[in-house]
Amino acid sequence: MHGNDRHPTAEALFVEASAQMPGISLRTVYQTLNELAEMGELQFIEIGGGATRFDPNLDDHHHVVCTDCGQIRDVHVKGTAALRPLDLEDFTVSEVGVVFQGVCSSCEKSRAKTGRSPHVKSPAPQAKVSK
Amino acid sequence: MHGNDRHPTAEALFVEASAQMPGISLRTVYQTLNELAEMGELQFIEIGGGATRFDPNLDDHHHVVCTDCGQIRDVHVKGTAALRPLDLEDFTVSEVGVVFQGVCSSCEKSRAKTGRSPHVKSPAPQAKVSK
DNA sequence: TTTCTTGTTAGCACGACTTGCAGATTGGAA
DNA sequence: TTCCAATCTGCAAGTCGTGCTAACAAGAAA
Repeated sequence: MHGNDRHPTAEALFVEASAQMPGISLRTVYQTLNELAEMGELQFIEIGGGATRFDPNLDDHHHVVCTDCGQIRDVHVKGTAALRPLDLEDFTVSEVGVVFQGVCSSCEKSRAKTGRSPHVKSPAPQAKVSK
Repeated sequence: MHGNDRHPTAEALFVEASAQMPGISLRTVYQTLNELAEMGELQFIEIGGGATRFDPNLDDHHHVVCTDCGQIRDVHVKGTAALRPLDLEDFTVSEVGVVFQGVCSSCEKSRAKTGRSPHVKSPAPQAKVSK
């Protein structure tokens, strides 16, 4: 269930779990995910788009988001140690998260075809699938 | 209405707006915010915690989140240009967002008093105010 | 002045996501 | 077999945000 790196939503995991354990409820999926997160076996990631996503990768890594299709990918980043917050005295920083926004190659290609502007501000996370 | 740097939620802005324009509806606040964002007058920021927050600061800046109280603060960061995503060929990065997680001075103080662990994983964004 | 048009606002309802709760089920211990 | 605790399920409800439409206001045209 947690061998994937696609940052699934609870809904997606529910579908996957249902395939393996027919009859499992969405409630149980949420509960299990919360427990795993509490145990430190996975992380929540919230990068817009409504649904919380889950990340079983506990490395020191960051994320890349395609603003077109909403795909999230893990990425290791060089240079985070050199990040210096200015004018920030009364704050103890414990973690740094870096999110790169951009366009993945496949969206880039379809953009080239349709000739769309490459500077749309995060439309994908807003896009909701209506029944 | 938009002279503040506290990254208010729509709800908070609604309260503020209501004080100045009694009878205004939450619907109108959302609509206005969306229009302003479309016009590029403000940004949405989504750093967990459910509600989308709004940021009238359009500078090249980043955010600091207190994992205790959920407070979000603007911060200018030195060194973002040096950030290098590794193993990321087929992706065109257009923006980099940095989020520092930590504890603000006032939460630090109350932690010292209550003797709580300083390594709670983002409890605040999950905390919801129930009526 | 009245009518029409256009844009804005309000209110309701709804959808998506998530969680609380209470009852049902299951598995192990006594 | 009975009891108990843990887990699961289904439903209801809460939060956040949006779609739709009627009401309203302001300005233009008749």
